[in-house]
Parts: sequence; structure tokens; C-alpha cells
Amino acid sequence: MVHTPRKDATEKSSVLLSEMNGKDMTDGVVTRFAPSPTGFLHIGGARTALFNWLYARAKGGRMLLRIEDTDRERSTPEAVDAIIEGLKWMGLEADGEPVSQFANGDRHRAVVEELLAKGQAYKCYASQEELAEMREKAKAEKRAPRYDGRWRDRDPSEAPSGVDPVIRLKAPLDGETIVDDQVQGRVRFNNKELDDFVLLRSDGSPTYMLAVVVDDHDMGVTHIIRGDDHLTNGARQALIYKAMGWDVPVMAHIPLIHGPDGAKLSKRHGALGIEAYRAMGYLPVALRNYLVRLGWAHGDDEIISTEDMIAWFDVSEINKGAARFDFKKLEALNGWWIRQSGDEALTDQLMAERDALPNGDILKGGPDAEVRARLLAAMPGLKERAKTLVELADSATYLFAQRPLPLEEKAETILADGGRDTIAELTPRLEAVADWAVEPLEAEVRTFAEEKGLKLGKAAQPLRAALTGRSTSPGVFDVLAVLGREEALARLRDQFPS
RNA sequence: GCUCCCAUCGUCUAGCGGUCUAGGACGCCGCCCUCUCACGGCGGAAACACGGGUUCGAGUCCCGUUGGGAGUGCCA
Repeated sequence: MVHTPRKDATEKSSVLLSEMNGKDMTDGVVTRFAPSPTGFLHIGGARTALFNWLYARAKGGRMLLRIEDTDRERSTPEAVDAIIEGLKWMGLEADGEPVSQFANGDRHRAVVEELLAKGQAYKCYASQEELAEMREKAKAEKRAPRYDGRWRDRDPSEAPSGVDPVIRLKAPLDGETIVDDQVQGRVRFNNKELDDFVLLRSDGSPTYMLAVVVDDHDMGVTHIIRGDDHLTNGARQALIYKAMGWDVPVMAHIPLIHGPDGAKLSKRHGALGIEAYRAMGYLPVALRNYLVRLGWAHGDDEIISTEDMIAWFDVSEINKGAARFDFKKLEALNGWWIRQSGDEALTDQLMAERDALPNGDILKGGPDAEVRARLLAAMPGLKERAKTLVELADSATYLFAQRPLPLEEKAETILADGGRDTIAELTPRLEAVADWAVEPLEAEVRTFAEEKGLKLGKAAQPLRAALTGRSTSPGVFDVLAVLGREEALARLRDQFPS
């Protein structure tokens, strides 16, 4: 599914809006998702991507992908692939090619040169030891640990030889910097809290703080939607925009996701990669539905299709508080989406996801066309009972099981407890059913039960056990029909000597 | 420590000064449906953190307390 903005339609509507109120409301909205490739795409990142994607779709704009790979030590190409693959699976593909931040190094350095020339930045020769001292001193005096600006106004001639300087922003000493955030509201930072942070490292590489600003500006990003762990960075970045005389994009800092215990969802604390959710058998549509409801709501609506999301979503409605991740609710939603899926579509989806599922081998027992056909026939009964694709695949086990069927303990109990006798009596009667379909089969079994004075369950459970090897399954008559006359009767005969 | 942010059932949330004896969803507990398991239906327990104000009136506005969270790097 590729979402190509319909350019002419967008332009037309924006022209109209411009004429109406004198400013562009929709034209040229550009959001971006900017993960650092130090690992998989985790669930929080996926939600950030979703919000960026939704906003861009809602406004007829574009969502760009930028890989924040300036940290060469920790960035890996594998992580880049995992992120792109994860987004693709989530149905949140970016518009255009991914941008590598590292590749823009020359431009970042050029901007720093400009800042230097303007007197908005300066070289700093402070050593790591000095920096550590500063922090300790500040801590002792109960102040925020900040760089003290010792090289801010020093003459370059005082520079120690043989030391490569870093370049710091000459940030304002007083006054305040305001971040007008779409989610957080108007947040004020005293400039004393924002020190002269580093723009260019001593090895000449740009820092994240500088690179984000330059890239966002160069990419024409109009709306920055990211985790609220970046809120203070927003203020620092505003300072760079100001120093360069650039417009500050609209910012929206969304709350983070917490684990079930209320602790921050981090890598050592339950934060899983998106591929883990895929392996657990969640549907992208359900994941999107679940994620969008974390921190955002549209009245009492719980089931929200992607189209509705696009139509209803707005960043300004996102709550400020962090939400806990709840697998139970995700599961419930996933079950709903599975149940309402079309049989064909669900079958195809399950077939396509086999390799990602731990029990996907269940669906590799024969030629794909054959597996698919059986799966499709059984799907109406199967999808009603599965909350994940893993459960769906598992419930399809009986379709492909080889005779004689392995019996689960409960199934064996049912058969041992008089079940085999019942089957021995019932089988000839089923053999005599002319039309091997649900209704005639059901009628025959019901008649049999009545004649024997048995409750239906006393006949149905042994059948289920013999047919599926389990004590639970879709309706037995469906199972009988789906299996087909030959196979079904053979499985039944396996349970008694002929 | 310092800065910033947050605070409604266990969880996600609705609520935007009176219609709140606070609504929905997940989960939980009953009952119904029923060939099993699910689904579905019905019912139930379950929350405005606390204290001050403002107001005729506060879950809704303000302040404080307490409790959470984020940031505080030559990481991003």
C-alpha cells in the first residue's frame, strides 16, 4: 500500500484556504520520523511514526524518514533495515527515500562555520576533567550542571596547543525561550538553564542537536512530532534556529509509553521490537488501533479504522500524560480485527506471515495452494476463536495433521471414557449420510443422540477428540465438513478396530 | 539536587463550571446462549490523590502538598 499524495488536489485545496484566511493551512505539511539506528524499531518509536504518518495523511502532506546515524559507534546497517522493514510492516511507509543524517556532515559543518562567522558560536578548549569539575561544583552548589562558558569570550590566542576544540553555541545568558508545543502547551525555559551546548565535536563531527536542526530545516520539515523526552531539546534547538535566522517548525512532544508496572518502557524493561509483536501474531491494523488510543481518544470510540484515524486525528488532542502498555487490551483489539477480517484476506495474511510466526510450520505441510484452500474453508470457524495469528495457526493444526492423530491428554480422556464406543456406533451412520455437509451431518448426529438418550455433547465431544485430537475446536459439524468425507471417516475409524 | 511535564475505576480513556447519584473499553466476577472453546447478550464490583482557595455552584479554574515521569553528555 503506497500512499502517494495527490498533488493537484492538495494544491487546489490549499489555494482555496489561502484565499480564505490568508495563510496556508494544509499545503506543504512535512513531518518526519527520525529514529537512531542503534537497534530495532521499538513500540514507542512505532507510535511516534504513527502519529507523524497520521498527521501528514490528515493534512495531505508528507512524512519523511531520516536515519539519525551520526553516532558511528552505535549505528548499524542492520538496524536501519529493521526500522524500514518495521515501518513497512506497520503500514507506515515514509514518502521518498530515507535520509542519512551522517551523509549531511559537510552541510552541518558549513552551518557551524556560518555560526562562527556570525559570532553565534565559539571554540571551546575545556578538557573532560574541567567539564567534570564543573558538574561537580554545580552539584555541590545545588545548581543545574551547566557549562560555565569559560571560553565564551576568551581570546583565541589563549588556546592551548595540540588541543582540538569543540564548537559551542553562544546561547543567550538571560531571558527565556518559549516552546509553543501542540501537545504540551506553552512551555517556558529560563535561558540560564540552557547552556552553551556543543554543536561540533572535537573530531569535527556534528552533534545531534545541530544536525537535527539543519536537517529539519533543509528537508522542509514543518511539524516535529516526537517523544517528550525531547522537550528540553526543543528549546535548545529553537536557539539554533534563532541564531541562524530560520523559522522554528511547529513542535508536538508526545508522552512516552510506560510498561505494565508503570516504569519507563526501556530496552531492559519490556520494550520489544516491532518484529516481536509481529511474531506474537498481531495485525498491523490492530496495532495501529491500539497505539493511537494510547494518549488520544475520539469520544468513546474504541475500534478505529485507519481511515477514521486519518479523518479524526489531531496532534493537539493528544494527552500529556504517559500511558501504560496493556497486552490484554491489544489482544482484545487484535481478536476483533481478526474476526471482522474477510476470510480470503485473513487466509492470505496468515499465509504471508507464516515465516514470522513461531508456529508457522503448521502451514507448510504441503503445497501452498492446497494449504491455502483448506485454511480458507475452515477460516469462518477458526477466526472466531483466535486473538492472534499464532492462535489462528495453532487452531488450524487439525487440518493438516497426519493420521493417526496424536491425541492431547483431554482428548484421550474423552475417548477412553466411553467415547470410542460412541464413535464406533456413530461412524456407520455417518458413512450412510449421502450429502456430506454441515446440516445433514448435524441432523444425523442429533438423531443418534436422541435415540440413545444422550446429550448432544456426549456425541460431539468424542467426535471432536477423534477428528482434531483436542478437546476444543470449531463446531464439530464444521470440522466434519471441512475435513471431507474420506479424511473424517478415516480419522473416526482410527479410534476403533474395524 | 536542578529544570520541565503529568495526576478520573487495576489499565486505556470520555469529561472541556451546573445535564456527573462520573460514561465507554480492556481485565475481573456472576448469569444467559451452547456440541467444546471462543463469540455474542445481560448484570455486577471498581475512579475524580490530598489540602486550601475562586465561584451561587468544581472532576472541570488557581495555589500548595504528595505521588509519578522526562531531561540534566563532545548519545540520540
